[in-house]
Amino acid sequence: MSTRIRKSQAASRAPALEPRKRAVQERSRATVDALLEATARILVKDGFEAASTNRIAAEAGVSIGSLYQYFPSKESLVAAVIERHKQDMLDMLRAEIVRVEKMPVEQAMRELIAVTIRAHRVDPQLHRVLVEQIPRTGRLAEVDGFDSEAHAMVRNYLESHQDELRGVDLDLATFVCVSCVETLSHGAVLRHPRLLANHKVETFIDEVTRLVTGYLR
Amino acid sequence: MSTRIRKSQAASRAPALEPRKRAVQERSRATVDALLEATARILVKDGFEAASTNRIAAEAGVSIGSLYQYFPSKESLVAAVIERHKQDMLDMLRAEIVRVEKMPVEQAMRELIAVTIRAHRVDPQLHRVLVEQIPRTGRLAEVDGFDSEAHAMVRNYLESHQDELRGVDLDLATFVCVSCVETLSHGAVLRHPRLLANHKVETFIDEVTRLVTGYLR
Amino acid sequence: MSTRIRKSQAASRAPALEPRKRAVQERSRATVDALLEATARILVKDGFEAASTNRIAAEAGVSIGSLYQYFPSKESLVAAVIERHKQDMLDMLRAEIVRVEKMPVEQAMRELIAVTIRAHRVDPQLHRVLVEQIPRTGRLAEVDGFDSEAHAMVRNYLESHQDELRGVDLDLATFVCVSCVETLSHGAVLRHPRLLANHKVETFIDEVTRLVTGYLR
Amino acid sequence: MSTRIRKSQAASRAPALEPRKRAVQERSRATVDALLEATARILVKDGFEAASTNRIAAEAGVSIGSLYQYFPSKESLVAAVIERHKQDMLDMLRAEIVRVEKMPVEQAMRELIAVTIRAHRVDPQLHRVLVEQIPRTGRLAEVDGFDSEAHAMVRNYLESHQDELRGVDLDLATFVCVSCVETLSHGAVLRHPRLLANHKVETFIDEVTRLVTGYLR
DNA sequence: TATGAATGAGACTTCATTCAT
DNA sequence: TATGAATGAAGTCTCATTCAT
Repeated sequence: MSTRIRKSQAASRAPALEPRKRAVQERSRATVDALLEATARILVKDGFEAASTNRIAAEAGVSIGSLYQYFPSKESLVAAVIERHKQDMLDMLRAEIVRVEKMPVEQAMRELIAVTIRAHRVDPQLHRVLVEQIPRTGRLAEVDGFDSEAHAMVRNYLESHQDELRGVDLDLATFVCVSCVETLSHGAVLRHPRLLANHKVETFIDEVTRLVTGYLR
Repeated sequence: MSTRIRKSQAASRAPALEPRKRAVQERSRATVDALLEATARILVKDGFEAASTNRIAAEAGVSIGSLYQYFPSKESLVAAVIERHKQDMLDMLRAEIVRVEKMPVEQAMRELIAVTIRAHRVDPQLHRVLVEQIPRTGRLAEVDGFDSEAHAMVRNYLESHQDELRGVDLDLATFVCVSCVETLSHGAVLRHPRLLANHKVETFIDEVTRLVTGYLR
Repeated sequence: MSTRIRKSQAASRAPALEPRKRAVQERSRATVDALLEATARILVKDGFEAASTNRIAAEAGVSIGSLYQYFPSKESLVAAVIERHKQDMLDMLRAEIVRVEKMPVEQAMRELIAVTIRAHRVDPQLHRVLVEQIPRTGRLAEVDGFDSEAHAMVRNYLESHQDELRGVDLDLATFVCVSCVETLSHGAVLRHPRLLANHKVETFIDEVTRLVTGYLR
Repeated sequence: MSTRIRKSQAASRAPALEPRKRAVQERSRATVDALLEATARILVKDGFEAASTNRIAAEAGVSIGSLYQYFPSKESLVAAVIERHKQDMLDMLRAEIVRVEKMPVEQAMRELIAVTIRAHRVDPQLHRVLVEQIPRTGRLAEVDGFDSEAHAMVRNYLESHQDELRGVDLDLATFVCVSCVETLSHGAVLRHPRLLANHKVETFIDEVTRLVTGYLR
């Protein structure tokens, strides 16, 4: 019995991370959503260790058998939650990048920084668990890629505003900007929420903007 | 005779993170070291999930019983590895902070950035695993604290050079500097090693220095 | 879907004594029975120390996982066996108490003594193990309660026959009667089976009856 | 390695219960005493499960190696504690039997009952643990024998007072008396201490005396 | 003789996953 | 298609006992 995949030693014959079926039918769609939301809920409430497949199925009001009908493995479930969260954040960024396209660097950066902070504040507890507790290992190693997608967008913007910048390697500059804005937003939201108190956010955004624009010019 | 406290019935449930006995005799000391090194080795080679206590004991050439003689839980072992690694890095930083104490901000920052990069390059694979794979959960939640110790040191330096800075909240400035230098060093070492190629490191250090000093003044 | 409550992080530590799921389906019911019978069998054959969960599961022809599906701990399994045995004995006593309700004290006592002996002879080896080998400790401390239930029944009988008794504290008298009949039955069955040889049981019952009625009047 | 005796499957090559060496030298004597007392102390304080050999050695201020110098196994240690406790109780009974030798049955029984209760009250907590928690299994199965020694003494007394008794099988009568007095003393001390409150003990002794003498005559 | 570091069998328990119904 | 009972590999940890020093 048991074709159970042993996971330790890197991915051996990895059962994929893709959800199993295109959940077109509405009942399926509802089940998938229930599962994803149950997973997120448990992650936030009790952490990664508590998120067993049986628990998730129970929380979703779905049988364990059904869970495996839609997700081939626990990892695929977690990966889907991560992916959804990442896309939510990237969507915000994407929209803002479009809106900002024609603005001069300083103004644009200020807006992008602001949206990054907003994105981190959408569901900070989920974000924290996703970042701190999910071991980026085995099949979950390559999930993320938030930075690389953000990188592409920002690089694009910078490229078309190159005349406003000092002569600097574009990739390097993008790496610096994206990394710093991301880490500062993250740190502020999770470790120094005080910095984002109502009347203080602006100051914080000012500072980060200064950091970035001072560097780019 | 051992003063080892046995915790019967009652007693705080969590097997604690503190090592169990202080290894005094030479033999013990060797066992403890073997265990720590085996743990680090496995983490690097096969990742966190592979680091079971049995595997660690085997890799260390020590019986599972001996492992538990010195470490009350798997987490305490990992915590000890993290702590050791963190101290190694902090030691480098600490020494440099002292050396740099009297230097002007730009020069000092350059040196501190350089040492941070060097620190990340000491054992980058271990560093990666420690950062990416160890779930900051349960008993391992409060381990880290690298940033907060680094923060204290850097804040100190900045405080005594306040005349070289524009008027800026010291804690905020420290948070910004430490976070950015850390994340850029980390990212460069692990995701963009190209940036640190022999003749390129200097450029990278220049850039980060510009970022930080431009911000501080 | 199961209503099984998963107790994550918090939650009372002790794995409880209550069986986990109510086995409703026929298949489950069979599994639970197999486990209880396997436990009893091992207890009788090899004693308490041999009754490990793995051994029990094997003897029951069930996987260890299934065992834990229904019983949250080894103790809960043993507790269930004890409980079942206790109820079997109490059922016999209960039925007899009813039958005896209207009889005068001497006759009633004789019948109750006889039934107690019969109860001890149903599965004397199991009874012995349950009494001699199960450490009344930790989670198994409060299991018993045979005496207290028997006490209640007998006290009831005596109360409604108080006119046949000398003036004696009812609780004290009940304690004396129940304790003595129990210990004598137990001792006879397990340590002096000779006393219960075919033609001798009557004598033994006579003696115990004399003891008790002599005391009560 | 390891000649460790597996204990489950009944006694295979049982390492004896006898203490290892005649502790004639005084230092040895002190060590043995320390170990026995430590064992008793732990049993009372934390129960049988907590009484590991390492814990006992630590509590006794003795190295684990020394423990095994004097006791070949954990069971031998526990057996020695049981034995000592049993002898303490039997000593009291023995002395009383002598004192009572010439007294008529009723008076003698009253005294023997009183001493039995006193004996149970010497160290009731230890007594409870010894009775309730030590699994009478494997090498510890045949330890007890309190009853059989008491039986011999009491039978002796009854034999020489046979003229005061109705015609009754001596062994049977002894069995009945010893069992009942023992169980009632035990139950009173451990489960109904109220019965032994200062001014009530006498009543209780009266009752038990009545039970026994009523039966014997 | 005393010490205490080391041993390792084996106990309990979890949880991702399968598959008969 | 849904259900949930069953599976069992594997993990964590304990503790009686040995033996080199």
